[in-house]
Amino acid sequence: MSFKYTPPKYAQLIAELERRIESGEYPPGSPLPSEHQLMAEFGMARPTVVKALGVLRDQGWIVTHQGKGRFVRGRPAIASGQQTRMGRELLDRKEAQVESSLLSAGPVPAPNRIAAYLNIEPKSPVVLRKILVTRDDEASEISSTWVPADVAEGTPLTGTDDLKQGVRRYVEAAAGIQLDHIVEHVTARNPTREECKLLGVKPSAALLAVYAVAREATGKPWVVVETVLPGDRHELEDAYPIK
Amino acid sequence: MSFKYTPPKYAQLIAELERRIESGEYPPGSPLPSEHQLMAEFGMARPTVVKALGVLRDQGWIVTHQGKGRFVRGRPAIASGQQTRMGRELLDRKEAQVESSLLSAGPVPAPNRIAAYLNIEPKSPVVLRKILVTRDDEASEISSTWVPADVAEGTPLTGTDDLKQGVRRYVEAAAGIQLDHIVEHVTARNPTREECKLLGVKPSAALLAVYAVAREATGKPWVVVETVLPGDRHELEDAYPIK
DNA sequence: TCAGCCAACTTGACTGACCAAGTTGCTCTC
DNA sequence: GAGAGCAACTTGGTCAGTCAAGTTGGCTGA
Repeated sequence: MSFKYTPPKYAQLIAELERRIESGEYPPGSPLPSEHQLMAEFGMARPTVVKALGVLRDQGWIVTHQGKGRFVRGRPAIASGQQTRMGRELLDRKEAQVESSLLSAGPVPAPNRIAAYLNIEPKSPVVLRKILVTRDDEASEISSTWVPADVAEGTPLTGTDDLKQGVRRYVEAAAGIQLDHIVEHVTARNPTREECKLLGVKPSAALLAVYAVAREATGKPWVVVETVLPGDRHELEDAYPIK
Repeated sequence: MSFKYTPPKYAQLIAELERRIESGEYPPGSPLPSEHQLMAEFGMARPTVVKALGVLRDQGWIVTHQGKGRFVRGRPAIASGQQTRMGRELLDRKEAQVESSLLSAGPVPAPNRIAAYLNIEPKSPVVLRKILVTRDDEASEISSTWVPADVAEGTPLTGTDDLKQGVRRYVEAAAGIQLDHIVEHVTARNPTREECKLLGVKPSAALLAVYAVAREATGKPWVVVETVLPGDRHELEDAYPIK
């Protein structure tokens, strides 16, 4: 006795039209069959056809022009919202799953930049958790997590064991909120003396510094994850539509 | 005799629901009125109500749960696709509208990195257009545009006049294509001797280097716009949803 | 008291129909 | 030959109705 999931009709139409676009049957720039033709071919009501075509338009597979028709663009080069983003990775990184060593984990006064990102007073108590990440036996990056002390208290963030979950989980649970979006800041700077030693770079080296500030839906920030990477060995990559 | 645009009914419903969410009448976490209630209150058919609610869901104002109802999230912190992106600005920048001076404009052999981004052989002929951008009478960034020579030939990119349009327009017209998306690479490096002189920084300074590669929908790249900024004076900022 | 069932409620999907707005090509008139 | 009008076609918006799938609360029976 097996149960078979049948997708809704509009989803089936989406899949078939994508297949035809991908196969070249409907090449970029060519007109799509009219709604009326698709209704006849697939035996569907117009609103069902229109729903499928609406999804394809929203995803960027086609463009529509009232009175003229719909035209093929092709598989969207950018899968909307699908890109890997540095901040997301940092927030969800499980220390137990990467080669890393804990440098420090405990309360410190918030430096000016971190205080500004967290919207708190400079020198407010925050918990700093700092690790050195290694890749292929080479020191690769230094990652620092900054959480307001009253939130981090009692969480594994202040402990010495490798984190089995990403920072996000601990902060969400401790603060009883859901993190919504990340504001990411990228800059370049020279390394501190400590960073020179840990990363094996010269004092004149150029480091990429990324600060991912995670906020809840209202915009209130709850955690900053900073990572510094030697510029000669790392490059951030991102893709987005032109308009 | 005046003509007044009346938005479609579903758009009016969207606007009213957004207003109520923003005003606190429907606070975050609270249930939205059911479809049936909205139909009665606004005198609309169910598909019209559903269409409006679908847009609000897609934009992140609400979340929906079949059988349970729809719940308020609030104004999305990230307006999808609305962020300013460095690559977009670079591609559409009109030299005539910024304080800049032309450093060079002419054919050069493609350096390795640029060739890789343009998917051409190293040392292939490309046109390099390089400008120094000034802000508040201070040298701020060096921007270089790299276009395959056969595309740039005959365009204002090889000329000495300030560009009145962004690079995008010239490339699209010359190549007879439409640019679709940008793949952006960010790294940190030390300045060249020339850059030290132009930007007024020390050889040990850390520069942010941004390469925006503009591609058509098929993924074929057509132009690279590089910009280098002193790290101590610049920071890139970006925001995106966590999931 | 607890578990199961059912009714009422909710959103998801689908149908058929009609009117509005935009596009294009053909025909007719000047 | 050029311009205007109209018919046929296209997508955009709206209505009314039905069935499917999921949730919740109340009632009944063990």
